[in-house]
Amino acid sequence: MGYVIDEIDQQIMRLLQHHARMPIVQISKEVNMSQPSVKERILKLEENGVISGYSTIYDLAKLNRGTTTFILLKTEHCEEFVHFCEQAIEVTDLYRISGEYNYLIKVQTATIEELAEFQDSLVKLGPSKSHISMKNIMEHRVLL
Amino acid sequence: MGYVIDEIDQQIMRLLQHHARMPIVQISKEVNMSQPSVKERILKLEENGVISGYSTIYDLAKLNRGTTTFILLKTEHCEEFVHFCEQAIEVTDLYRISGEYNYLIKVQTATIEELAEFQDSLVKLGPSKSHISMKNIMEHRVLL
DNA sequence: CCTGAAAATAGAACCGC
DNA sequence: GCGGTTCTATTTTCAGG
Repeated sequence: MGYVIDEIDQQIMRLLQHHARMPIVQISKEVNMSQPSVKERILKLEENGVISGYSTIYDLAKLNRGTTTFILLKTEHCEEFVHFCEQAIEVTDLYRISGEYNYLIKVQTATIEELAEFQDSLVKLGPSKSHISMKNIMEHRVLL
Repeated sequence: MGYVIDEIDQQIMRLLQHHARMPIVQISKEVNMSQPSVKERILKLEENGVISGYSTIYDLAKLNRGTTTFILLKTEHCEEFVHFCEQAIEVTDLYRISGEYNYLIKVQTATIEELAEFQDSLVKLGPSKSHISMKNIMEHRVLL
């Protein structure tokens, strides 16, 4: 194996983490290195799969999806459930988990009423347990 | 309120969602619109806070953080717990939730052994319940 | 890993609907 | 208000060392 991420790579990665559209010139200034060198480092991080993509973060409240809920669900119809989640716009995250429940999903709805409707569509698939987020304190942090 | 996101904005947002570094020229070709117009639309989405940022996605396995676990925790020392999470590199997400438990955190560790160590550092803060992710089927999806 | 050129992209000013 | 065209500045890419 062995892709070595050195201190400069980490600096670059910390900058890119929350500023994915930052121009390479600016990154190169911050890490005191020439543009082509920084570009090559980023390219290698991409090629090695350390960087797996660049995403845009949307304010879900502005998209009428401001209510975050985590739902644990136990089902015997796994394929059906996964397929259901893939075409349900409310579901943003889906994990196969260990323990009493099969799956954990993260759901974004406009309101609690809409959440209730979503839960209704879930009951036929199996028992579930919901935890509404009252505050999203931290999200998507990888590096300090 | 009232920021109207039309069909073209949505097209742009769908493109940017998973390709945040895509050049504006390329976006403008895909949506059949001039470069400055696309740029202005993106600027407005940023100004209105619909776009709240651009982030880089890292392969956590490549960073020796490939084990994903969700931990529900009940504590009476909220401030202390939040502060603990903020300085704990393992914690990537932190939510204040309703229900039997106070908080839900997402934790990324190298191995299950490391997870156990992390859990040890948590016991003094209150009772908790862990769900290890055996498969991350979907993450961070907002738009279809 | 750096420098220096050419090429591509982004940004600004202005025009028309 | 919205989008298009042109021109300029910046950034990226590609030589070569």
